[in-house]
Amino acid sequence: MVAAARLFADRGYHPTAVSDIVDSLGVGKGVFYWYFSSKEELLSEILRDAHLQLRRSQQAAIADEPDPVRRIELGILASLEWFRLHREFFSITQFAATDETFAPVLRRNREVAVDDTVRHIKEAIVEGRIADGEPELLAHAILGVVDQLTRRYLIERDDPVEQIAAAAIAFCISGLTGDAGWR
Amino acid sequence: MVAAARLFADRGYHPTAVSDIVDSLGVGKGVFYWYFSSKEELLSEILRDAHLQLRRSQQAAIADEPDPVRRIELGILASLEWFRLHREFFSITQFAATDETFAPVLRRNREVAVDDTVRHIKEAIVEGRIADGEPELLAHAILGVVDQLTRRYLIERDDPVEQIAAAAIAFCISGLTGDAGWR
DNA sequence: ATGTTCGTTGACTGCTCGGTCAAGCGGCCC
DNA sequence: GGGCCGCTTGACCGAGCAGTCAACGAACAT
Repeated sequence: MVAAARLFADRGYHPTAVSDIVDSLGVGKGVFYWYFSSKEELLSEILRDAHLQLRRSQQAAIADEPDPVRRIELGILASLEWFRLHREFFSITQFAATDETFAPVLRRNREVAVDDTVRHIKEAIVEGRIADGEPELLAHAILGVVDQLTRRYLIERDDPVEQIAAAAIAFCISGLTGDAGWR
Repeated sequence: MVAAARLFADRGYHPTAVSDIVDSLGVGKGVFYWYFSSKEELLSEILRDAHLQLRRSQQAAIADEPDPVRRIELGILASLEWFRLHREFFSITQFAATDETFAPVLRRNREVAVDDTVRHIKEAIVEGRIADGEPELLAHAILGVVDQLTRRYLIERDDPVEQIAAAAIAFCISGLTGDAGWR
């Protein structure tokens, strides 16, 4: 799965042949079909796994931080750090979102990420820490900022995570604090 | 190009055969290669064209609005409206960004979009309308919000543009007004 | 030594697809 | 009418790919 993820990220899913994957590992093709029933299943597995890893990182970073706003900040930081360490998953995920075969898995993954964030946002609104707004929409906005800054500054370039994280957090928290969201 | 864009959006670039495109138009395959030298060139052409159209919409919306902050708001609104009318380009663009063959074109397109936004941001900073920050990073953050909200609320669902635009604008302007960006 | 099982191999198959090209066709000029 | 030319056709080719399978072998039990 690690080798396949690297190849998918470099050359794309369709252009990467199963024989490329097994050749890069020096094994025969049969061993691939011993463990996976198809190339599609492999990618689904990679996507599921990546999502689990990212979520685990986020939850570990948040731990039992009581402040919901701080949890959002820590979640953003953890996401950026994880993507930095696992660049390959970024373009794989982006491709998968465009393929109807994988889009459902991706949508579910993103829904989970949104739900996690929504929980913090709702709590922060109740506590009066941020302006009242549509939590789901705000969560999507945050994901959008994180995605875009990851692509530009952590993947295409290689800027220090801390700086990007600080900027992303400042932008998002200001966006939340202001009068964002509709009702 | 219109027919191809629709097919690429529905089934993806690689799974769509040139014969699918010509069949859907009821013409022979040769006519395709009379106008395009390859399938790759077709997609590049579609991407270039989409980018030009979007940019034209944005500039028409902005016209000669003197207030830079208002220009940003109008740009966001115009982008959302354009994507709503041309959903198919959204997933095509997203796919193209993952393929090294097309990524350079996409990166240039995005660079242009960022530059446009950066100009307004710089002006707004000079006028003291928004907080001092790294303009390029802020522009990327705005693009990220627009992209994500487009995907979720205009493409997957079909919510009214005005509401989404209002929320996107509120989030982004608050993000800019706050102390976002690093130096 | 023989048999059995788990894991592995890689040539092979059937199919799809991008791209080619010889042939056809209709309009237009001489 | 005859010849030319811009445009079109779709059968065809070669390449590449996902997935199969008969054969192999190493470890282990008997």
